[in-house]
Amino acid sequence: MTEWPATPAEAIAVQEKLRGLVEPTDAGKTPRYVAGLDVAYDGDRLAAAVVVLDRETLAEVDRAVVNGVTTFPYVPGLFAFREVPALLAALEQLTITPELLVCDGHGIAHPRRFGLACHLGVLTKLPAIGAAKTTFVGTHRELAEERGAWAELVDGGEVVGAAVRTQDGVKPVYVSVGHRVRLETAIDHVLRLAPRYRLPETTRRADRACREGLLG
DNA sequence: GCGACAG
DNA sequence: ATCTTGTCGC
Repeated sequence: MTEWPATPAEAIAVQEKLRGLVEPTDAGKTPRYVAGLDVAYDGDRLAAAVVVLDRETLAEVDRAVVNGVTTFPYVPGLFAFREVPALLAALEQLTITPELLVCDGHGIAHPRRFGLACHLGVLTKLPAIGAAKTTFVGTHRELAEERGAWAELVDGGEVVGAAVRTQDGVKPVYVSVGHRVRLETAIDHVLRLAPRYRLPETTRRADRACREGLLG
């Protein structure tokens, strides 16, 4: 990796330099191969997993899990610097190149509009979206209880993402643009990837894969 | 100045 | 992220 900071100040400078490269519009056709990415920790050790699913059937078509050690502390706003190196290593191990990255965290719904999903998208040039369990920045109106309901996530006067109800009566999932996908398309992907549970199937399977990778 | 703060 | 039992509901 060419661009890698050692301090929070340097990391922020990297984000400000790369943020202009984010493309918040749809590129390419509807993806067939969609990937879920996640990292699990045990002290200094970590395991990063990428699981590739067929968007239509949700069947797994490829996966890669890599073990490593933490190289950056968890700092709110700089989360990507902790996970990106291991996730890129896992992506390189894949046989099938995914056409969409579904990240466990935010895209532009970030203080500097450059969260994990933007970072991975820009570095790989692949379409990417963020699907997070909680908000980081922004507020939204209350949304209807039914699956499919959603509301804009607004921060500093701008729409940075959406709160999306993926199942009746569950807490919303926070979706945001990462790279090369517009918000409405990202919402559509998340709803299709979460036919039964609150979180997208991509996220659920990547979560299980990295936890297993931490053991064996 | 004091909290809050993706995972 | 991770530490952690039982419990309510389909």
